[in-house]
Amino acid sequence: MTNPGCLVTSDLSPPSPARAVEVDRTSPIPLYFQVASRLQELIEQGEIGVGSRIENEVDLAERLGVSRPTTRRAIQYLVERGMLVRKRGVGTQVVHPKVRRPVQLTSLYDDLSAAARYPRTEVLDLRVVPAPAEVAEALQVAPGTPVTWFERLRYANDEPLALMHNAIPTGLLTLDRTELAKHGLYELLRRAGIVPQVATQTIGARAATAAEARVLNEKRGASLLTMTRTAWDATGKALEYGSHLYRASRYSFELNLSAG
Amino acid sequence: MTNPGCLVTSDLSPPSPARAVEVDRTSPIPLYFQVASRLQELIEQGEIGVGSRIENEVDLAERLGVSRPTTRRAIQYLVERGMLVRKRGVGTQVVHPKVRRPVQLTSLYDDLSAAARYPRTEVLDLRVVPAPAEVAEALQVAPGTPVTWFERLRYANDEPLALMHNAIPTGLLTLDRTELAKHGLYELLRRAGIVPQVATQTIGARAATAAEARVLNEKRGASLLTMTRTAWDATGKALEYGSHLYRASRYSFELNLSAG
DNA sequence: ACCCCGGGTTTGTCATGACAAAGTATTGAC
DNA sequence: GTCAATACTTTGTCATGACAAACCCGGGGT
Repeated sequence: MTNPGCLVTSDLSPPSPARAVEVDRTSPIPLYFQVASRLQELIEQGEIGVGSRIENEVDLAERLGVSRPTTRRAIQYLVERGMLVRKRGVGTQVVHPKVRRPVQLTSLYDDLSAAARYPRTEVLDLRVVPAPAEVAEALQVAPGTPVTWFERLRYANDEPLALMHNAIPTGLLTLDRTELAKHGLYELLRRAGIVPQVATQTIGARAATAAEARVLNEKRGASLLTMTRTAWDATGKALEYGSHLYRASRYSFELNLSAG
Repeated sequence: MTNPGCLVTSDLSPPSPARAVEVDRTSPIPLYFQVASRLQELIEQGEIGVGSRIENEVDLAERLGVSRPTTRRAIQYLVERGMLVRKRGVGTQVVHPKVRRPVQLTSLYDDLSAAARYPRTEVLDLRVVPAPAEVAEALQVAPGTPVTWFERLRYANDEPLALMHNAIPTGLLTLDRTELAKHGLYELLRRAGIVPQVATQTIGARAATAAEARVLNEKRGASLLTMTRTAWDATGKALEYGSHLYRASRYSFELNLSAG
């Protein structure tokens, strides 16, 4: 049943070339990660066809010259990322590419800049104010504590798209208008070594007020998407509160959910 | 440094009672899961204070009478769920409760029943039709393939809340109106052993048409939240396509995102 | 023809032992 | 007193070995 030099035991895909599949024990990169990367590469390049079965753990481990736990961990890593599915007594299969688990916090960072929609940001306001009740609760500080508050208008393709209000704790990061106009907030945070780990968002909708409609170039009463978000780092420290308005005619949220 | 009978080595929280912390080796429940559940319980009950450090792996393993890999796996399980944070050379800490990774793939009905909002469902339509282009693409079948199509109106507290259109592949499950009126779609799927694993959703907003407004008891032009979703099982088979309308005045989406 | 049972395959769980790497605290020299 | 080197603690990685549980398939009995 073993098939030396070939990672797959499939009768669907043609036999893979007998490439060298080996690990580098002098590398500081963990063995399990080397194995996982190699497998992922093969899958993404389509060398292991969708639906075909991977070689079983024991044989794979022996052939690569690593222990079974290491192999297991590599496979587990890809299972958690949604690339593989395992069934006891059956084997490990490559799942359909549609079912890949996505990164979830990155999808909503600066979705525009990634989509080549020529984003532009106008900073309408930027100052330090005492936190209003809602902001204070979200950021877990006492009401009235100074926070950095700013308001931005984001364009895409030279059309207004979103009106964004944000608050961050003072001391976390000092922002200036030109930086804020040139980069997304999350990019600036990351650059300062601040890594948002978890966020809760609430997405709703309502009609635009006259003032909002004017700024966003919509008619009064037009549908707007509302989004409020609070982000925390790994230790639970609140990093950011945001209350945003999007033109429903030009924007929608796309989410990828996964169970488990 | 060890503190027998007490899971925490914290100088912040009062010493926990010396409760029996043991595992049941006769149980079919895996040991690592027993340990993880026990830890989770202690954390959720606040017996292990936020920010305090857990006893280290080696000692904990010895005291529970299990091996270190088993203990590690239990802790890892909670780390992946966002309850614990580990740092090499430091230890394992309990993170702020706000930073908990939630279950993400739930249905509206589940949400409502959990919130005790007295959900009720009216089945407006249920039949097998040839798949229109949009549905066919989402479910990955040829256009015109028969699919089960149904339309439901969901109430909460005796008020209309959402108008839901769904399509599922025929052969997956035979639905009947009374079952569909009594239970959520996802509950029926689960009961048939069908487990949605991944889903993509698009959330937007638009104004209600006259017909939609009438059904949902809104004024014409009122803001509605739109949500379209496709769900797949672990092997990448499409399970469900849904196109839903929610009254923005009564409903919003709450999401929990996490990086990693 | 159908059903049950057993053997083979494959993943799931667990123990033991060992060393490496990172972070913290202590100690020593200047 | 301050700074750097060292020791210690704690998690990270990896190997080996063993048994259990679930699944698939084919053979034999009814």
